[in-house]
Amino acid sequence: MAWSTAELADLAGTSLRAVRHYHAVGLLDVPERGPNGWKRYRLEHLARLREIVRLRELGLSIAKIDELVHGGSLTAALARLDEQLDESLRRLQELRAEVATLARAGVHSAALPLGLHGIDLDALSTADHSFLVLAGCLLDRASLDAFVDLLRAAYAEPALVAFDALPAEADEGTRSALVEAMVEPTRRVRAAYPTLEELAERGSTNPARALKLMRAALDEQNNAAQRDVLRRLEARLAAGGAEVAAR
Amino acid sequence: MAWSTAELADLAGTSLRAVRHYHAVGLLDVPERGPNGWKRYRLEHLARLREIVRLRELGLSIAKIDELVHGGSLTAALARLDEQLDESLRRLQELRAEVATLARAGVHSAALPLGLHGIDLDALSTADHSFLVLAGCLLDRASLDAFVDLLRAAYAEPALVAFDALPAEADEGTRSALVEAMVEPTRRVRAAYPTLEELAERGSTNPARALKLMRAALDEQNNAAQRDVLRRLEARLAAGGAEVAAR
DNA sequence: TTGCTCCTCACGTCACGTGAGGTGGC
DNA sequence: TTGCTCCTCACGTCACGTGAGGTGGC
Repeated sequence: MAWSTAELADLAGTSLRAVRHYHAVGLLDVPERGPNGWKRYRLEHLARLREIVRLRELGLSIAKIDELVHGGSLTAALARLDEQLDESLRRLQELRAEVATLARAGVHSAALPLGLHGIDLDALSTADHSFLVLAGCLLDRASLDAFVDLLRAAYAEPALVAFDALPAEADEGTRSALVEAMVEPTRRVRAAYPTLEELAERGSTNPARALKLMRAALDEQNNAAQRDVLRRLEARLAAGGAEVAAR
Repeated sequence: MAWSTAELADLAGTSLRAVRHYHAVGLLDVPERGPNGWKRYRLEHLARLREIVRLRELGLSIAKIDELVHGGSLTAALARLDEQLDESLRRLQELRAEVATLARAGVHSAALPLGLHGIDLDALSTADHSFLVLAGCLLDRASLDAFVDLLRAAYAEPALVAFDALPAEADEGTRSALVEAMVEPTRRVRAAYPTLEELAERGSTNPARALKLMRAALDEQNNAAQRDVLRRLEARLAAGGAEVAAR
C-alpha cells in the first residue's frame, strides 16, 4: 500500500497540483520514492494532507497553517478564527438581505447604501439617486436615514418636485412663480428636518469635508435656472425672516 | 467638484490600484482629464464605482459584474448568488462547530472527519487514528458513524485492546493465549456490528476499491506477530463455525 | 525650493491551474 | 507498440499590491 500523487490527492479530496504546491512551500513532506523515481505516499502523508485541506477549507492561509502545524498557539488562532467566522456569518446574512433588495430594485441600486427604509428607488430622480450615492459614502447610517426622511417629505411637496424638473431655459414668469410657491414648503421642511450642516456634523468623521462635498455636488446638479431660483428663494426667506423679526 | 483618483477611491471605500484595475479591464470608464493631464472623476463615476465595490463585496468576480452591468440577467445571477450565500452560511455554521471541536481536540484531529460522535480522540491509538483518516476519505457519514460504533465496542473488549498493543517480538505463549482470548469478543463484535465489506458496500461509491484500500492499510499497520495472531484467529473462528455446524 | 499628489509602467503576490516535453509500466 | 500514468519545469490566472521613476501644483 503506497499511493501515487494523483491517488493521494484524490483520497484527500484535493488536486495533484495542490499537493505539489504544499511540497514546494514545505507544508507537506516529500515521501520516499520507488525504484522508478515515483513518489510513494503512505497513511502519514494522507493524515497530514487532510489536515492541510481541512484548515484551508476553514479559510486559513498556508502561512497560518504552517505556523499552527509547527507549534503555533492553536487556541489563540482558533479564537481569532471563531471571531472571523462570526463576523462572516453576520456579513453573509446582511448580504442575503441585500441580494433580495437588489433583486427587487435592479443592479444600479447596488451603488446606494443598503436597506434605505421606505424609499421607492424608481421614483427617485437621477439627481437624487446620484446624490444619495455620495451621501452614502460620507454619512453614517442614522444621518442617512434622517436625510431619506427629509427627501420623502420633499417629494410630498409639489413645488419642490417642480424645482427638480425645472428646465434651464425656464422664463422669468415660471421662475418667480416657482420661488413664491417654494417659500412655504421650504419653511415647513426646514422646520421639521435637520439641515445638511446638522447631518454632516452628526454623521461624519470629517463634517467640514462632507458638507463641502455634498454642497458642491448639489450645486453641480442644478442648472442655471435652478441656481437662479435658489438664490432668489434664499433672499425671499431671509426677507421673510426679517419681516417677522421686525414686526 | 471633480475628484482625483485617490479621492474617488477613498470616497468609494476602495483602493487607488483597484480603481485603475477596473479601468484596465473596462469595468469603469476613464474620465476626462484636466489641463494638466489629471483625471477628473464625477458623481457618475462614483455611482458606478460603488456599484462595482458592492458587487465585489458580494463575492462576484469581475467577469460576472461586467456581464451584469452590460445587461446580463440580474434575476438569474441573484438567484444563483442567493443559493451560494445560503450554502456559505451552512458551511460557516459547520465550520464554527468544527473550530470548537478543534479547540478541544488539537490540530491533528483536523485530519479526521468532523463531528465523530462520542469518540475520545485522545484515547485513540495512532494506528486507529490513521485508519480513521483513511476511512473518512472513503466512506460516507452513516458508514463512518457505524464504524466508530464498532471501534468503541472493540475498545470495550480488553482482549482486542491487547491485540492493538501486541509487540512484534511477542512469544508463542503470548500469541496463542491472545488468540483464545479474542475468540469470544470477536464473535460478539462481529455479530453486533457490520463488517468492513458491508460498510464499504453501503458507504462508498466504489466499494471494491474502498475495501481494498482499507484492508491494505489495516494489514500494513499490523506487525508480524499481529498478522500471525489474526491468521490463527480466523482459522479458529472458522473451525468453531464448523463445530457448531457439525453438532 | 520643499513636500505632496499625480501619472504611467511594470514586476510581485497568493494559491494554485494548465500545458510542454520527456520517461516508465502493462 | 499503444495508451496511460508518472515526473519536472515553467508560464498563466485572478484581483489587485507595491515600488520605480518622472512630472505638476502650492
